[in-house]
Amino acid sequence: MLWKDNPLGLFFESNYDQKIKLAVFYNQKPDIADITEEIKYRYNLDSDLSGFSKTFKKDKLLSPIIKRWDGMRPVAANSLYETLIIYIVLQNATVRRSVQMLENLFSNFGAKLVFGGKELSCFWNPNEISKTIEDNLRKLKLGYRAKSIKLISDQFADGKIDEFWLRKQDKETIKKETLKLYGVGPATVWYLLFEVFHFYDSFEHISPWEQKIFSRLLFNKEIVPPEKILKEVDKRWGIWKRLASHYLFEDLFWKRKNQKIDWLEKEIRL
DNA sequence: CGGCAGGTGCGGA
DNA sequence: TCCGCACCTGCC
Repeated sequence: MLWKDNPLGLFFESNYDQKIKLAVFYNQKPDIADITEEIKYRYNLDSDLSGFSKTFKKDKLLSPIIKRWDGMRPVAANSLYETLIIYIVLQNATVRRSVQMLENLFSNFGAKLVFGGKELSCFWNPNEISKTIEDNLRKLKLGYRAKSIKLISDQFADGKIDEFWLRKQDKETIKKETLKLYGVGPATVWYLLFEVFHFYDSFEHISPWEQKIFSRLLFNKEIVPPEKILKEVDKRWGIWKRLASHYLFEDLFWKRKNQKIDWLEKEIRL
């Protein structure tokens, strides 16, 4: 974690007694209360999901999933800027390419942190990319995304975006403000609203790969129009529709680890 | 070698 | 407001 320009190594432990133990490795000692508060927000620890669990305890699709994952919530371990970088390298690319792009960025602008027997990559300060030119980014195989990453880094470096102010705004304001960022469109905005800003009903856009999966899960068909899917999730889960979908997806990919799901395998390209 | 992938910005209707 | 298209790169 890069917190206030201070690279930190975080080590989480859970012993299932409803508590999480966090060890912080550092060169320069950070303010622990400060970090605790930030971690609480990023990992969405104070969110009360009992309403969701109770409402859908008997839901045909959700009940077994809630049983298995009760309390699961969306999390963005990274800052808004870092999350945006991740979303941008995911755009229009296979997983392998996204990983390659991010690794290239890490080795050029980030740092390797060694702590607790691990070596992990750390994000960079937006300044680092703001100082460079787009062409240098293109050399890192970012393709046309180089422009988005450069412009977004500029905006963060110039202090034009205030993540902590945004966290206190309503959905429409956040949507409006983040859409101003170059390279951020509908798909990215809806992920942000859910994962970074914790709006459990934010579900107004479906990307092609999600469309295929929802078509199977909800209609048992190969492909169903996006509008029909959006209507269906709203009808089934109302104000919890995005969270409900998250439970479905997480459970599906968890199942995939143990058993082969033929129709899904076809869709996954590494 | 053309098509396409976990989208988006842009120009024109 | 809606639609078609180009766009980096790498894999199929």
